[in-house]
Amino acid sequence: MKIKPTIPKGTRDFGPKEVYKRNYIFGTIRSVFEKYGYQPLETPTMENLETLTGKYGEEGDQLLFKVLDSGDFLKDVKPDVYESKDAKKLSFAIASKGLRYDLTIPFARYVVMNQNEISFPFKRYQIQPVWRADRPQKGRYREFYQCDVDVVGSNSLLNEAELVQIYDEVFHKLGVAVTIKLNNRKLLAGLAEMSGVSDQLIHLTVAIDKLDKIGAEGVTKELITRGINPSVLDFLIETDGMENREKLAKIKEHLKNSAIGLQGVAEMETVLNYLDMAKLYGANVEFDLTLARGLNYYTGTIFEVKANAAEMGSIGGGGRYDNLTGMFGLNGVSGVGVSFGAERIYDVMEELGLFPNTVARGTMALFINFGGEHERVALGYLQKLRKAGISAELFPSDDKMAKQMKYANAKNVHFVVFVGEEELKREKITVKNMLTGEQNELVIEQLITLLHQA
RNA sequence: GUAGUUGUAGCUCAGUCGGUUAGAGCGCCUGAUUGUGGUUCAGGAGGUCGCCGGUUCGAACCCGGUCUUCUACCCCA
Repeated sequence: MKIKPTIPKGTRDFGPKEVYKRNYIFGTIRSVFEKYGYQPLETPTMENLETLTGKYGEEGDQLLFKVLDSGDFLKDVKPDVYESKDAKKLSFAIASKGLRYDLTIPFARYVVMNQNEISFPFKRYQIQPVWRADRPQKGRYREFYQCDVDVVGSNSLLNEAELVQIYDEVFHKLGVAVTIKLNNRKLLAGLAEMSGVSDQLIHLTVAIDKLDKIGAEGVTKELITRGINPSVLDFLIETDGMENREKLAKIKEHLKNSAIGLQGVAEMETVLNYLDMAKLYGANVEFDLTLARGLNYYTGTIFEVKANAAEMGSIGGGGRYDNLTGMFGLNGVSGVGVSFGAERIYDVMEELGLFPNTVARGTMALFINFGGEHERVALGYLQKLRKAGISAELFPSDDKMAKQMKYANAKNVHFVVFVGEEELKREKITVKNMLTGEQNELVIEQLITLLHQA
């Protein structure tokens, strides 16, 4: 039976060229993480479903990929659940594992499980794929990588400043001009309090988060349908576009009767002060009161990164969560972390042509195969190159020269090496630079020197 | 979950009003060229027109379903 080869919706293959580019991004991110003292962590692809459910809101639960139990999993399903044909109920009866939805919850689970071995503050990074069962579209896939960096067990706002520095340095190294937006959930809570809608904080933040998308009118409409007085909006519009410090002064005045609001003001001020000392490479830092972010476990500073020159959703985000480990029974551990959206960074860099040519560098040297004795001699030279740390290969059969040369071309080989009749006699090799077409007869030691310089 | 969109050669895409043998460019293979690729010329291979069903004398084309692609909404990286 012949079946058409396909891959599941929202997933992708990565060919050699793509993997080179992706590794360039991952490598850059990893090196910066390590430079700031973060250590690697990896967790299983699957978590127990109870670890995952209820952490991402109702919508999030819908987007979890569940893993079917092994064996005769229908045996113990209660008849009423089975008969009800309620897919949601049934799925929890026959699946007790799920694919991870992000890296933060597994991290929290890890911290609680290993709390006796970990010395706090614990700084970890994690670069692994996550899975979400939603509809794919631009910049959204069902399988994608996240690069998370978090520190738990420290309340210091130095951590917040450090994460901004990490964002700045990574995007500086990748050549992507970005704006790092900052806000603080306590400020949003203060705004809600001043409007007398503290209990509606989530709806308020979701609505104002859309300001740049649907405009003031749209947000006003949404607030009214939620029963929230839209006058909050006036203040946001009034302060929009102000300098960070000016905006901070304004909101300090506005929230002077809100204890939690003033705390947010103080935190934001501290973070901005630290950043003044930090001397960033070039990222634009913007205090943006309309930044809200969906995940409801954030409690303090929140972050979001956007590329300045590309139409793309956020390419990174994160925030402080005061009690993430509380849901697993460990209270009083505050953490803060951010995530890099590697796939979107890839798309932005592709769009803007920011990948250096060197990321897809092919094999340095290819030996043309002339068969027989020539092949054996070439094999010896080949190993000398490899021992010298030069990537080299010998064409595996003595096919026609044109075919071998075409192979070299397609693979972006930099130098082609000939060991034929003449070379064999003189104990030399002929090397051809595939870019310039230039050709020279050398001894093997000279070739090694040449390739080391290239 | 809602709405639109896409699917034809390995790739990018044409394909008229439903008509008999489904095309192009690129790529691939062979030769011109038995030690030189990226240029040129000649020839060749390669198709269940996403899949299932319907209408019709006849379907790549019309209708229904389904899968898929991309996009917007919700939500999110």
